[in-house]
Amino acid sequence: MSLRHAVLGLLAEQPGSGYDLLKRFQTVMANVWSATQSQLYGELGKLEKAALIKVTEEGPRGRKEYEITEAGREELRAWLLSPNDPPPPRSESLLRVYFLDSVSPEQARSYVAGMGEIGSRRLAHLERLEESVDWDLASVYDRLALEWGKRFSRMQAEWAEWSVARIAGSTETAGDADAPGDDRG
Amino acid sequence: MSLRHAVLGLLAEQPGSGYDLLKRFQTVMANVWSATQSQLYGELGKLEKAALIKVTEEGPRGRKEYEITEAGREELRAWLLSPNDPPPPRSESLLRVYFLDSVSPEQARSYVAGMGEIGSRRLAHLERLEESVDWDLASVYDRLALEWGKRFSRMQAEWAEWSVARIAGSTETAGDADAPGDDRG
DNA sequence: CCTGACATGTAAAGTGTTACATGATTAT
DNA sequence: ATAATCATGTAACACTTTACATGTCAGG
Repeated sequence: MSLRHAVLGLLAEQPGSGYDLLKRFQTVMANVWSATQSQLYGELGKLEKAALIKVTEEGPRGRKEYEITEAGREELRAWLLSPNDPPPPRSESLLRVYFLDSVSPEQARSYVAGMGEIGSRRLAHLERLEESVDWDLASVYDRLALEWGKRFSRMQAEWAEWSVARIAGSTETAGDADAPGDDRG
Repeated sequence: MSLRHAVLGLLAEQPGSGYDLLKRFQTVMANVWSATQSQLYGELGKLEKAALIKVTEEGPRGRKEYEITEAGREELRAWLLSPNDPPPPRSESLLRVYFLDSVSPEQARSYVAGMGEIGSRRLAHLERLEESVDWDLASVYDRLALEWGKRFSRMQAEWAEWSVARIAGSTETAGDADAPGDDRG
């Protein structure tokens, strides 16, 4: 039930409407957790019924401004400190890597290289983001999360480079795809 | 629809029953994709109806041995080469990091350190696994996937170490939780 | 005989995505 | 006027988890 806590966390920082929250999910939270509009309004309804948040004012166009309640803050803290085990990993990209045997080495290399490019682009994007943020105003934790993203992206780019070199059927020196006796690094 | 392709991929390597596949999901695939027994049998039924796999023999206890069909192999190859964009990231761990403001620095540090430990343990586990595998028999791609896991785990451990040092409220020199003027590194 | 591993299946509840549906307000 | 943005909500479908339900076979 993480969506619930993502919403509580955002409202703990500052009150806002569903529409406001949606924008935050699409920007700041995009690298960490995502939610669709559908999901969000549904969850806000449930949270209000559970008295973890409440409507503080109704504006134009039916706008409802939500605020976290004390019960909501407690729920958030409890969740933050509950050491529940990480969910089973599920990476479609890596799943593909596992089965790359079914296509040609050229196609495999191309796929892995694509993963690397995604990583590089993501890294570049985060670096731009990093420069544009005023870190004196942000919380330390925002910075830590950003750093995680940067390291993750860099890791993927480097892994891809390392991997491409290990896939037989060389592209650089066409024709001499040799079979090295030593596969272990 | 990745479960479908995970099953096809496994059956492309070798035929087997639902029970056999389940064990493979719980071991080799555990770091990449997971599936429950329920899901698996349901998917096998759908795949058979779609003629992407077929039953080759029925053994004792109602055992059905499945084999991938040519249509199944084509489906698998098509999926491997389709460059669909990565799904929105969703990390409960990182989500917590984002909201760590709501708890004390000590608790925050402890949480981040816990993430680091998970990474370290995971890395150690994969290194043990790496030694136990006969890489001459495995495909290159198994090796690449393992390497990804190792790099990911290492990254998380290193990130946690870096992060713990950045969270105010030092534990080493008890009592002097000062406010340094420079938060940027 | 009885336990453990083998073996398959269904049902219910929770979570997420896509599409549909509606309407108000602001700026050009 | 009219387009863009603001603003909320529902419905249908897909995927995952947990729990229930059943039965066979091999070994001690």
